[in-house]
Amino acid sequence: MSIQIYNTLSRRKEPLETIEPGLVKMYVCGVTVYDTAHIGHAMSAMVFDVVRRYLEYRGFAVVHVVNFTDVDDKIINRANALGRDPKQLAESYVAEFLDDLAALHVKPASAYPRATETMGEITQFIADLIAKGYAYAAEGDVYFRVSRDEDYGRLSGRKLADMLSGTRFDVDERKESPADFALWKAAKAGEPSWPSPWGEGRPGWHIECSAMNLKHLGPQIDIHGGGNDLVFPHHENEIAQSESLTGQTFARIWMHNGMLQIQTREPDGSFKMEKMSKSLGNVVTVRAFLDAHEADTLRLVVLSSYYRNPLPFGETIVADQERKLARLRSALQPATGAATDTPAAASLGEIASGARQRFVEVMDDDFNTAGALAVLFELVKAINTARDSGVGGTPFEQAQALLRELAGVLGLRLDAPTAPANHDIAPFVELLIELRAELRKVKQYQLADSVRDRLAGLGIMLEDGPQGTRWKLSM
RNA sequence: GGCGACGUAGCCAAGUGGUAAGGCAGGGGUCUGCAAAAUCCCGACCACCGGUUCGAAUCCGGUCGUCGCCUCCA
Repeated sequence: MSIQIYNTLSRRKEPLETIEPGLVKMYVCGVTVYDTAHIGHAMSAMVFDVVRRYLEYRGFAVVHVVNFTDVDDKIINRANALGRDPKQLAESYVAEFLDDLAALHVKPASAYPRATETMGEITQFIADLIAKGYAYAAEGDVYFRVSRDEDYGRLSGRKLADMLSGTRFDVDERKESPADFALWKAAKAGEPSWPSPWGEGRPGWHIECSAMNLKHLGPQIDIHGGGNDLVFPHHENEIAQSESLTGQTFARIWMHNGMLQIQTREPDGSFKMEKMSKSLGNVVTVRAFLDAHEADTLRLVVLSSYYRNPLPFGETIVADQERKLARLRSALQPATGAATDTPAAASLGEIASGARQRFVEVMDDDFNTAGALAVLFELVKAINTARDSGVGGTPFEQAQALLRELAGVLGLRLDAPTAPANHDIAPFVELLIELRAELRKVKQYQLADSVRDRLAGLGIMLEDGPQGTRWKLSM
């Protein structure tokens, strides 16, 4: 059974057949670095992080390239408003985003090319398109000649005639057709610019991705990813540019993640979805999220849903995922018994081996992470039941190791939350637990409960079990 | 207006022909001095209306609704 992936181009699931056996070349559109990253950016990064991790789990080597658009109108405007250098400003957001990704446990991509570091390849690409008749220069600008590309529109399902009949194109007399798009923009005063055969200027938005793909991955790649808001025009234009230049199929599979939606509760108790946007004032930055929650929590929000669907995000959803996370962790508590050859131990072993198989089955089906989580929770229940039945030793530890392994494929850490002071407070907490145990022994329950309650007030949870009292930090 | 996606229990969500996974929340047990954790039990006429079929959440048509794109956007 092979891995099936939904291809936006064909609008159905297709088996992954790589260009080179055992190697997946994957390019994912990154962000335009003009502001602090929000959880929508994080969602997209996490989706493709899971794709990458799973492909690696299934034995593929993955070359994973993510770009940064670091020259763009919004960056220039922002830099002017702040009185800063656009390139420096962009790099500071790049650094911030890379920190965010690390905090989110997203594996670093194989390369993070910037548009400004790809100028030579970009201008060469454009020159070659002109030479082939797919582009033309006009007053320092260069435009892609859409009419030359017979199958333009096949990714987004648009027909050129339909688009031209629309009224939303700016009329620009320098263009041969309103549908033509800019490959190169002549420099305006005060803007960053680079030399080119057409004069000083900067690249259009779409060309950088085509040029970076060619530079870092070659003329053909296996997977091209990004948010579904990029299908048109960005990815459509990438196909037009790349395939016009090379004459080869550009990307075999186009994967698009759905958009994160903010879920809010109405006064009448019902729920409503809205787009995250500055004008609505509902933007949640990665940093703001991580100040209040764990990375695994956001990971679970993303994993809970099919990546192609809109992803609801809100307070109730986050709270749910936090409790789910606690439940996943519950299975990692140590064994309380040591039985290794009881029926309960055998049963745990059976469930564990079945879990690995079903995990692969559901993930093979277009990365069904919600189904994969269900497998994890079945394993959690089996582990906890086994613990309650006194199972311990190797069978128990192997089941836990499997849970960690599969969770790891999804990018979940499952470490216990740690406070900076964790180490320092441990002896004191343990001292209090010992004293409380003495109090319980002599049935001084009011005092014992007071110790527990007051520790709870400090964020330390006590749980009495057959093996004594455990403690953990509550977040 | 054009293109596309989606509508499954209070919430999130899997399931694409044979009478509905999983999680959270809620209710009830077990365990516990109590609590917490764990564990057991309890919940759905699959938006609506037609059609195809022995049989549909699952296929087809229509209606309503939500969302995305068509301008920068993960």
